Amino acid sequence: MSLFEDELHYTIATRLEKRDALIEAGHEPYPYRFQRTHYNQDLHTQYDALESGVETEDVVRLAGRIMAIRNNGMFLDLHDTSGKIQAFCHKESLDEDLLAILKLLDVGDMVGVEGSIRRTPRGELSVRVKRFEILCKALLQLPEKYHGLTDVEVRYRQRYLDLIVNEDSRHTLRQRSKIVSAMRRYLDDKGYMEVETPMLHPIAGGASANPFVTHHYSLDQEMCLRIAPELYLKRLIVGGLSDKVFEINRCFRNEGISTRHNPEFTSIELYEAYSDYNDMMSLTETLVQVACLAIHGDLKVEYGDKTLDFIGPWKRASMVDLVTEHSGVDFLPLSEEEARQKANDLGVYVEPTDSWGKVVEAVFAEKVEAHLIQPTHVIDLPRDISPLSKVHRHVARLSERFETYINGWEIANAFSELSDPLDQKARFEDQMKERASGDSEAQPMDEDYVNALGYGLPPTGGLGLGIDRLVMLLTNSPSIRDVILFPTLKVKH
RNA sequence: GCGUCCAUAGCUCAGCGGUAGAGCAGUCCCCUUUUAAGGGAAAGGUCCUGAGUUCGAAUCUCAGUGGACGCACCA
Repeated sequence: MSLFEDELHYTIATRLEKRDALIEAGHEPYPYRFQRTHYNQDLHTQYDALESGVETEDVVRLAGRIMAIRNNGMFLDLHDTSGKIQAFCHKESLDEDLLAILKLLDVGDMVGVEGSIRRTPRGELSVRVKRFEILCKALLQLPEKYHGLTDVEVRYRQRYLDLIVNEDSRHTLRQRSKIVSAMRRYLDDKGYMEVETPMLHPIAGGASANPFVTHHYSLDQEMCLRIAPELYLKRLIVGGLSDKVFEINRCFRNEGISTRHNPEFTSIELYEAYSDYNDMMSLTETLVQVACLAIHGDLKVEYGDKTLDFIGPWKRASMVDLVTEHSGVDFLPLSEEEARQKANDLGVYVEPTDSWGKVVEAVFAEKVEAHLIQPTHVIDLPRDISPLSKVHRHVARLSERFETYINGWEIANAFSELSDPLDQKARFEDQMKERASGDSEAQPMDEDYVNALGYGLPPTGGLGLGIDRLVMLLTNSPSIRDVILFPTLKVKH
């Protein structure tokens, strides 16, 4: 239903008539404020012991949305953000003029009520309404109360409607907020400094992904929406703004949409000087645990038909060992050419130009990922697919990088940050070669970043953690769109 | 980008070649201790859009639009 039709729906026309009738009777349908004394949930807590059939003299003022009307207006279900309470509008408790206005109320309207607390003989805590005022006349009809709104397209396009009607959606999205706030509070308490780095980047660096490209008119310059804040955050470590910085915000990647991908998604990225990737592993566990405890009070959660156990320490295994375990092939000693051949033998498609690391990654994705249900740190990723991380301190082919997997999904990615400016320059140059040979996601050279390293980045551990996926896992949500307030959708014509 | 499925009243759904149905919501009437309140009456539709097949299309075919899921890409 829409207010932008040539001919308004008959239910809208009816409500417009009621709106006019309210004005006629001297009731402003869109007033400015209402002083309330309680949230509904406060009353349920406060009057928990009140016995059925008991009337009190305690006067309260409540405000909320009418979600149901029964018995010709005698009973209203009044919902506020905390919960529901029944408003009891007995004709003997209301003046004539208010009784007349009662007929002009609809499900969906916002009202403020004043009255005394009572519990009905059937046990429903209620407010016996002595006075009420309309706080907002709703013109559009809400979806049916019993089945609610199930059309996922409408739920995503008109999230406000979904939130009004579906308790589950409200719950999940509120839990998201609690999760983010708990992690932020933890980092704050531990002395990490929250910062905001640019969202508009001249060069989209810090990850391998396709950016959204836009244009700044007065600078007459191409800009990208950031794909990761990484390179700016490490510049702050170089500058010594703080030895511990973090940013919780959006990244944008111009790639496919799925139940686990939204073009804009939220990550927490943090960098800590004088630390390495081992420290980041512990921190990853702690952050996920903090998030989990914030909404569950427990470290085991149900996701679909699985139980995820976040109690630490989590399993740690190197990527090549996991590949060996699940494919029977040890790629570590193989040449690039042998690796490609073995991948093909395993039925894993690889490009003839793929590097050793890309081959290992491809086999890992195909053979291992789906098995990593319980939290697992996959450590020591190939060096050639990790252009921003330090070379492994013992194995030259590997890097000090790990990805954390839960339920088969990558949740976190972290490294001992590469601090050697000459090595970094060489890595970017390798990436540029891959870019030239057709890999649009290879990372572009960022000369200023290399120069920043030239002034000195201390040993630093860095971590990126995908908030949306974590929230999915912790709230048992099957789609990333369920945990994003306004997921990206195609415009409907 | 590819494949499969979905789109009918405000909402939730049935109907699947023979002129459009239910429940809930809305309207009117009855009912002032109900809570998916109840009883009665009337109303409400470009069956997503366009083309085709057919005597006849919500129904079959093709194309388009939007969505869901899977694959690819990726986090």
